[in-house]
Amino acid sequence: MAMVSIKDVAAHAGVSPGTVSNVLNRPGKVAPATRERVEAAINELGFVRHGSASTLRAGHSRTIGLSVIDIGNPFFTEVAAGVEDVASELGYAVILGNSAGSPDKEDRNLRVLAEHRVRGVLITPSGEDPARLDRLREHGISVVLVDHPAHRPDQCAVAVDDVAGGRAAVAHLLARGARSVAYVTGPMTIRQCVERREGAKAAVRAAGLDPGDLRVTEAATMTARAGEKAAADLIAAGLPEAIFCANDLLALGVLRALLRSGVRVPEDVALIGYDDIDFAAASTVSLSSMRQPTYQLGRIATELLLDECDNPDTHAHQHIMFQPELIARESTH
Amino acid sequence: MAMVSIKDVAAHAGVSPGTVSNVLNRPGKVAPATRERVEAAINELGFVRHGSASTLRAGHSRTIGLSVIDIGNPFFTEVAAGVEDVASELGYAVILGNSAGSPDKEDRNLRVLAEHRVRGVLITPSGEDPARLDRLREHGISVVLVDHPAHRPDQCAVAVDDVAGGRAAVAHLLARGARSVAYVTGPMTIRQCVERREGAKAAVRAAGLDPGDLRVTEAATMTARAGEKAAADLIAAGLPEAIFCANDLLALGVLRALLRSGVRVPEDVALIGYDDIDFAAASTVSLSSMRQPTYQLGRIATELLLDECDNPDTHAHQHIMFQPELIARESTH
DNA sequence: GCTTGGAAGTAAAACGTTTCTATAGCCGGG
DNA sequence: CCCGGCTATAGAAACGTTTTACTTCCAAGC
Repeated sequence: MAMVSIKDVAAHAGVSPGTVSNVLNRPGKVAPATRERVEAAINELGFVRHGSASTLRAGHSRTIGLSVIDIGNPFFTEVAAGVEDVASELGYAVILGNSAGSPDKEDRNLRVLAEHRVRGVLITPSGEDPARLDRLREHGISVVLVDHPAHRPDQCAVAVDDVAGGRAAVAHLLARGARSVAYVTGPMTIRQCVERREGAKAAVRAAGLDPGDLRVTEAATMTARAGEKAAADLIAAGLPEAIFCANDLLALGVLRALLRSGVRVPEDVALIGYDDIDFAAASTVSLSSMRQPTYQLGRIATELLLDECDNPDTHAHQHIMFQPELIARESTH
Repeated sequence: MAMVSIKDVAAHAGVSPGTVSNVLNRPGKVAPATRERVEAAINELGFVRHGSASTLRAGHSRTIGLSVIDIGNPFFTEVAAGVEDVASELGYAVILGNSAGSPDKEDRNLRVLAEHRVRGVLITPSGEDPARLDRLREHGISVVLVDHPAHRPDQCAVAVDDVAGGRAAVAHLLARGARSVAYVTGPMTIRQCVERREGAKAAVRAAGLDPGDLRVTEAATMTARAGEKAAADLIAAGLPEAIFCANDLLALGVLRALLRSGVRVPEDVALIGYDDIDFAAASTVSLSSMRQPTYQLGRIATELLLDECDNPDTHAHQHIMFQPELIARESTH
C-alpha cells in the first residue's frame, strides 16, 4: 500500500516536484546529472505515476475505447488485435466494450468511456443513431467508425463494401447454376446485414430473376447456434438450392445442421458465408466466404484515430472503403 | 468541448457542489426535492462525471484489468466474455491487455494497469514470475489468477486441472489402441503446456509404456499456423499412431496439414485437442477435445476479484480447481 | 564592471471530484 | 419558550499531477 508520490521522489532526490514531472514528461529540459538522480530515486522507491492525477491536470489521457458488437466473433477479435497492436506501439491503453448487439449495453459502455475521458473511441455501431456518437464528440472525444461508413464528413471511417460483397457472394452462387437462393441474416438493425441483402438482391436481379424471390431468414443473433436454428427452419419450409449467410458463424451453424440432417453440401445445397474467419477453411466442408482485411481494419482505424488525437491541426479526415474478396472453397464447388 | 463540471451543475440547481456529489454517490442522503432538482440540472447540462478526478480523490477506480495470452484464441475470448458480463453487471469497466505470449508485453500492460490505478487485475500469466504480480499487490491492486493455480495462499485463483486433462486425453488415445503418441505443444514457458505434458506422460506410464517415448514437438506459438508446421515436421520424421495437441488451434492446424498430405484421421492417425472451442465440433473431421468451463472461469474469477475489492473484510480467498471433461468425436473414433 | 540572456530549477496554482466538519433550520419534549 | 438532537446542506480541504511564472546563477558581450 506504499503510495509513493512525485513528492516523495522529489524529496528523495533533493529536487522539487516540478523537476520530477519534467524528468517524466520532458527529459530534455533537465540537466543530465539531476535527471539521473531523479531516475535513481524513481526506481529505488518503486514510483508509479498516478494516471488519474495526470489525466485530470493535463486534460487528456492516453487511453482509447473500442466498442464491438460481439467479442466472441473471430472477425472482431482480429480487428481488436490490430487495434491493440497499434495502440500499444504508441503507448495507448485500450478499454474494451462488448455491446453484444444491444444498443443499451453499447450506450452504457460509451458512458463509461466518456467518464474515463478516453482520448478517442473506435466503434462498430450496433444501431443507426449517430446522435450518441455526436454527444461524445461534444465532450472532445474523437470517434472513428470501424466497419461502418461515416455518418458525417468531419469524421474518419474505415469500412468494407458490403453491398459489393453481398452481390459477389450471390453472383457466385448463381453462376454455379442455383436458381433459388436463401439469405440467412442477423438482425436487420445491423447495417451490414441490410447492405449484404441489398447486394444479394442486386445479384438476383442482374441474373434476370425476381429479387423478391430471395428468401430471407432472420436469426436473432449472428452465432453458430442461431445458424443451426435457421437451417432447421429452412429444412422445414423446403430447402433452396443455395444459401448465403451474413457471416461465417451463421454459415458454420447452418452447415452443421444441414449435414446432421443428411443434406449434402454442396451437392444438395451450396453454401457461402462472410468474413472468411480462420475456421472457415478448416470446417467439415470447407466454407466459401467473402474475405475482408480484418486485421488491417483495426490497424488503420487506430492509426487514424491516434493521428486525429495527436496531430489535430494536420489531421485530414478519411473515409476508407475496402473491397471484399471472394474465396471459393468446397461448399460451393 | 463543453466541459460541464459539478460546479456548473451545482450553480444551475442552486445547491453546493458537495450536494451534487451526494446525489451522485449517496442519493439516500439528500432530500427528494433537491435530488430531483439536481438530476434535472445534470440532464439539462449533459454533465458527465470526470472519472479521473473521482478516482484521484476517492483513491480507487471502478475499473479492472484483464491480461490474457492470446486474444485470438477463442478460449480467451470466452473467458473475456465471462469477465465482461460480470464486470458490467457490477458497473466496472474492463481494460484489456493482450500479452501475445511475450512477458515483455505483459509487463508493459501491467504497468499501464498500475498507472490507471485499476481496482484489480485478472491475469493468465504467461511466465512464472510471481514477483511482478506481488509488486501490483504492493500498490493495493488485487490480483486473481485465471486458468492458473495460486502463487500464494492470500490470493484467489481459478484453474482447471491440466495434469488430469493431459492424462485423460492420452489415456483416451491409448485406450483406442495407439502405442505411439506425439505431443504437439506450445512454448514450454507456458505452464499449461508443461502440466498437460506431465499428465500425458503419466498416462503413458500407466499403460505400461515408457514415458520417454512420448514424442514432444514444441511449436513457437499456439496457433493453427504453428500446428501446420508441427505436423509437417512429424510427417517428415515419421508419423505416430496418435497425436495430442496442447490446444485446439494447434490441433486444427495439424488436422489441416495431415489431410492435405493425404493422411487419414482417425484411420491413420488419431488426434485430440484441448479447450473444446466451438470450432472443434465443426471442423473437417470433428475434433475430440478436453472441454473446460471457459466462460465460467471468467465469471467466477471476476466475481472473486470484485468481492475482494468491494468486501475486503469478509472476503475469503479461494483456490478453485475445475476438472476438464473428455469430448470424444470423429478424430478419435 | 555591468548588463543581458539563457539554462536549471523552484514555488504555487490549478484540474474536478469526494469527504470531513460545520452550520442552519426544524421539530418535539420538557 | 428553550434546548437537545436531528436532518439537509454548505464550505473547504485534499487527492497527485502538470504547468506557468518566477528566481537564481553563471557566462558572454560590450
